[in-house]
Amino acid sequence: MNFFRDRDANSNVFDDPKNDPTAPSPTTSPRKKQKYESQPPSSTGSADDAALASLRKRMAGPSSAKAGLAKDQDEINRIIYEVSKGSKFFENERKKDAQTTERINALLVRRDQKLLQVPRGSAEWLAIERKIEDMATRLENSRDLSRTILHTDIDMFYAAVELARDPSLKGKCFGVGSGVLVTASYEARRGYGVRSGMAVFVAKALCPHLIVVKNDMQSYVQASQKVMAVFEQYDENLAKASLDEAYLDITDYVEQHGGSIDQVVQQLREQVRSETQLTVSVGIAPNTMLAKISSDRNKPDGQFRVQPDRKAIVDFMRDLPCRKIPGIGRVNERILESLGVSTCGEIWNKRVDLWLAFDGKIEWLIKAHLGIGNTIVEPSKREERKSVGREHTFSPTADTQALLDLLKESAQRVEQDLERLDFKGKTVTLVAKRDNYQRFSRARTSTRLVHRAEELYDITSSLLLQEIEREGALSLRLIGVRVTQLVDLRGAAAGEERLRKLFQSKPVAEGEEGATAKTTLRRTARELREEEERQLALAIKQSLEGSADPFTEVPDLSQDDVAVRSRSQTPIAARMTLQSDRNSDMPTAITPRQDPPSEEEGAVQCPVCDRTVHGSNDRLNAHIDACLNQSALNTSPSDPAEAGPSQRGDRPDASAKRKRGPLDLFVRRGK
DNA sequence: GCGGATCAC
DNA sequence: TATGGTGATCCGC
Repeated sequence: MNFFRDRDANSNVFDDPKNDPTAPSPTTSPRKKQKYESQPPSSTGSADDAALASLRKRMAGPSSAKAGLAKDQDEINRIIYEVSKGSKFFENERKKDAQTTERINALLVRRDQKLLQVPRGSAEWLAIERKIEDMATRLENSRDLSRTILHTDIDMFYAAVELARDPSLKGKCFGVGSGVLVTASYEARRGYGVRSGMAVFVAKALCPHLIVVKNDMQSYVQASQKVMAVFEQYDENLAKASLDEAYLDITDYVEQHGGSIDQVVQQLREQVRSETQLTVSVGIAPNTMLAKISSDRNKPDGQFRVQPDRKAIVDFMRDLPCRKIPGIGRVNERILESLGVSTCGEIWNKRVDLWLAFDGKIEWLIKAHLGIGNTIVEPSKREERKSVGREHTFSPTADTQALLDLLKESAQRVEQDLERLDFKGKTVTLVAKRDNYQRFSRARTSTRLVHRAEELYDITSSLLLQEIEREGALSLRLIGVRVTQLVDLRGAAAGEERLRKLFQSKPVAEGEEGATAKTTLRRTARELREEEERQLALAIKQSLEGSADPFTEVPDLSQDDVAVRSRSQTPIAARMTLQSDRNSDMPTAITPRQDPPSEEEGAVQCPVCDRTVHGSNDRLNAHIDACLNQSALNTSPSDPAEAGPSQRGDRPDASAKRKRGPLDLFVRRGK
């Protein structure tokens, strides 16, 4: 587990006591002398005791402050500390934490310096206050309370699924995961302090009879699919945040079906329960941020609503710890704390201090204070992807050849992913982690579009060798490859262009105008979607099959048992189970994409314009680049395709972000 | 454009 | 004995 990922702990052994928000704030900053390196805990006296206690508390993890957990938290913390101390992982966490302390010190120095120039109550001070007022007014004017948005969160997702698979686990202490626990049963949590994110060996130290169940992605995917199918009845345009979390906009549903909002949500939860045996916790609010926070409020198996009323929202925010705001993690929590801000309400009191410390960039904080958030729910779009990468952890090695081999495996994985997703990229990054857990990356941007494993390996291996040359042997525990500056071979630019050419090559039947054209297009679109489905299914299948090799798909871990996101942003998981449910012989049901002609053959078909291109690899690449640039230039923004039944498009900000499919261009023409 | 850091899940 | 993987974003340079 990560000892420092503690949502609730608010102190740390390496904190400078002077950072205590309750302590009087000095106007000068002697803190620099207090850095960890100059004051290791072991060299101090009573401060050491306090430090130890504080560290143990911190290590307690995210759930330590929650009700109903282990009674003897101190003892649990002591055990965790005993089995963890001295490890490289732990030392690295300690180092990072000391670094955060340094950063905070620097921030406070800056604030104090500015405070000398801008004394409290001075004209400048008042001017800053005025600017913040204006900012708040502007934000307030943009507040939209008209939508009813849900954040749904399946309770104890992994554990619940495992329990359904193996009822004999009921009432026992068990955890799910391998190496690191994804989740733990209530019994293990409550009785022994076992938590998600905890290393298995630590969990076993706490609970020797803990049953550890290996995670089974396919079950979670199937379970998720069933739950999401229910959600889709309430909002077909829902945004799946992970296998067990989703955002829904039920404004239209409630309008069309009647009933109170709370009743509708009750009904939704009941439907999930009866159809899947799983329970969900739901947050109801006028924006996604408030909904997300709310879903945590009556967990498990509950719902909580923030009324769409300004005062109700501000009241809700006032005592809310900043850490609850999505985007404020443990570092930002500490930073805010050092400035005397622990709750969202305090943001306003300290607004000028925050302005000075953050150089005026505090709009996100003011929004948090006001409870203003995103009011648009829409599925994430494939073509908005920014990077594709693979990385893998292994037992540390400094053997260059071994590292290169591992790198090659990552490169091959990335090639597969790029192929499947129809992307190429310009920037290739080597990512690595030293055996002391320190991460680093080295990148190179190519003038060409790269996607093949060989190219990826060539670039990253040269970066690695360069690094080894520079600083001698590198003992690594993780290595990987990431590609950015992606170019979509299927999406808006290439896809539309491709379709347009296809369409033009099959002229509309005489006299029939749009009708034939549209049906042709619709069919083409459907075929494309089906092809996409097959690709996605294939992807899932591959990821599920690979449990024997070292690159086995590993589910996400997180604070709670959540974090079970399918690797792709697209909801591939659900679709896959659909396929596998219908066809027991999956391999034949899922048709792999035809391999494009090899680029080595000297004559290949350009994936963009479909013309055959002869020549060297470089020349082919150049052609494809040119083609893509061309189609990108030709692509113009267009209106939403078919106006759906939903009226959300009538909202100004919604229409701006309205989903636009690759066919928009043509549909508009057909009108 | 690059590298580190932070965050979510 | 032993602490993950994928992707996004921001900042400073």
